[in-house]
Amino acid sequence: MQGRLDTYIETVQSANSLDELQGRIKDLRNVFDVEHVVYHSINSLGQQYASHTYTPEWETYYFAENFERIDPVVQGCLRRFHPVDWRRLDWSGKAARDFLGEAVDAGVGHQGFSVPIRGPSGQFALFTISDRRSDAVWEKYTEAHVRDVILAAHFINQKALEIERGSDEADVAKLSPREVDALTMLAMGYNRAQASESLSISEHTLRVYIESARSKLGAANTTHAIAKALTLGLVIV
Amino acid sequence: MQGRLDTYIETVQSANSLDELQGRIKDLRNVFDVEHVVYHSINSLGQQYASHTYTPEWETYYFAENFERIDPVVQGCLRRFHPVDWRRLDWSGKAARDFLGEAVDAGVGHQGFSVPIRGPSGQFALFTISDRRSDAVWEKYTEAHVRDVILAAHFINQKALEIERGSDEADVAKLSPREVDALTMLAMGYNRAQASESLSISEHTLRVYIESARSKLGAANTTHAIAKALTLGLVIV
DNA sequence: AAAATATTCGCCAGAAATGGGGAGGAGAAG
DNA sequence: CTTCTCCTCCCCATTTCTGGCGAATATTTT
Repeated sequence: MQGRLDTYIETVQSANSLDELQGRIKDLRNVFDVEHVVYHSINSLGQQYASHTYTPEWETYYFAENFERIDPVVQGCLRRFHPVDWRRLDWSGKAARDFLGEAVDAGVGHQGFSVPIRGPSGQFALFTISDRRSDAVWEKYTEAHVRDVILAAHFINQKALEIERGSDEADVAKLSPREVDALTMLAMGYNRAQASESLSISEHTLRVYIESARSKLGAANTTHAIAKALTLGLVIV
Repeated sequence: MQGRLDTYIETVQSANSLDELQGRIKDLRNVFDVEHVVYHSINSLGQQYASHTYTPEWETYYFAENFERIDPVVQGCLRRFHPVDWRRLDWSGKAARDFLGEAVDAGVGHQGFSVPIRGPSGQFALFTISDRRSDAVWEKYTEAHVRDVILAAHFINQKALEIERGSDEADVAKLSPREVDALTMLAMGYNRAQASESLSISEHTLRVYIESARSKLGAANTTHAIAKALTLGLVIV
């Protein structure tokens, strides 16, 4: 397995297009010896990318119904850091149960193991392996392969990001220190009066920073600027 | 190395306090055979945690001077997904060069390899190994150990998160679908008129959602609510 | 079946943010 | 040494947001 994964990662790194990457992702079924493999990148709602071994109908339906909003796998992984077995997710709630029914009907395996991956600029993706092994067997299997799955997820996501934007580094607008300060205060819930006091500057000066940050970020208003700065990692709150 | 790392990860997972974790992190010097090892978690500006093998004086100084804002290692990793060699970072700019000088004087190795790690709720951390090997040797060394470093970073961060908040899962407020819609529109830069039109509801109804979301999130104002929702992963823009 | 949420609608007045002007000094990069 | 970005301060008119009042139906959970 170790050797196969090493070889596999090399083939992933040699991919040059999303089509090739998609092929590599499907190859993973053999490497990991599971029924299904999924790489699902979720950025803006509605701007998702998925490469998987499910039916195309399921993908279409899933996206059309915005299932990412109720899918406990997505929702659970959004709140977690470590890979998680599907059985440990929260399947209570009508929407989740209904979704599960439809998913199983569509051929999605009842066992699954998903790893959340996060990149810069708020990027989020899921890497999943799914199968129909029994509970006991699946548990042993996943325990034995956590690290391999983590590494596969990492390198696939790296490649996806690289293909998408040409390099590892995102070239985003740069904000001056004071602009960062200003946006940070606002993101913490301060209004302009409080923020300017915290920074020991006049309220007018604060506004200049907010203004310039907004224009640098191409934001329509302050809230938009905060949202952009946060997702771009320019401001940490 | 493979075997040693496996054993090491088990010892990391058995740590029950930050002190123990700190011990495990220092042990990594032997596992990886490098001079310095650093785990640096950056959440709010000013709420950082670091566990490392540098001098306590350097840590104090670093935090006091807010060096995370100019440190090219931090800034570079904030924009990257894949581990990066320090030499490939952007050291131009007076602030960065001055910082480098002070760092080297403080005993920080001139070679370094850092991996960015991101968790839920906007959590961000860096795992770094640093040494004084020559360029050529260091390059070969890091190439050979990327995967080990990635895994070490992952499990250390997992443990740090677990110790910090008791479990892998963050238990955050849940928003209703419409509340998410409302905040999403605002985060995209729409004002209330545009947002309510997009959602085909009255402006007043929109306000109700914003209000309830704000109270659920314990936010002081709309901007604060957006910021919280974004960093908590409740809203994806 | 009862309780709790979620979704939807309206009006008004005061508070806050925005847009568009203008201007000087300090420091860094080329 | 010139150019550029950064930091700092000020006014006014208009738009937008916030807070506080109240209320009905539908869906989900307990």
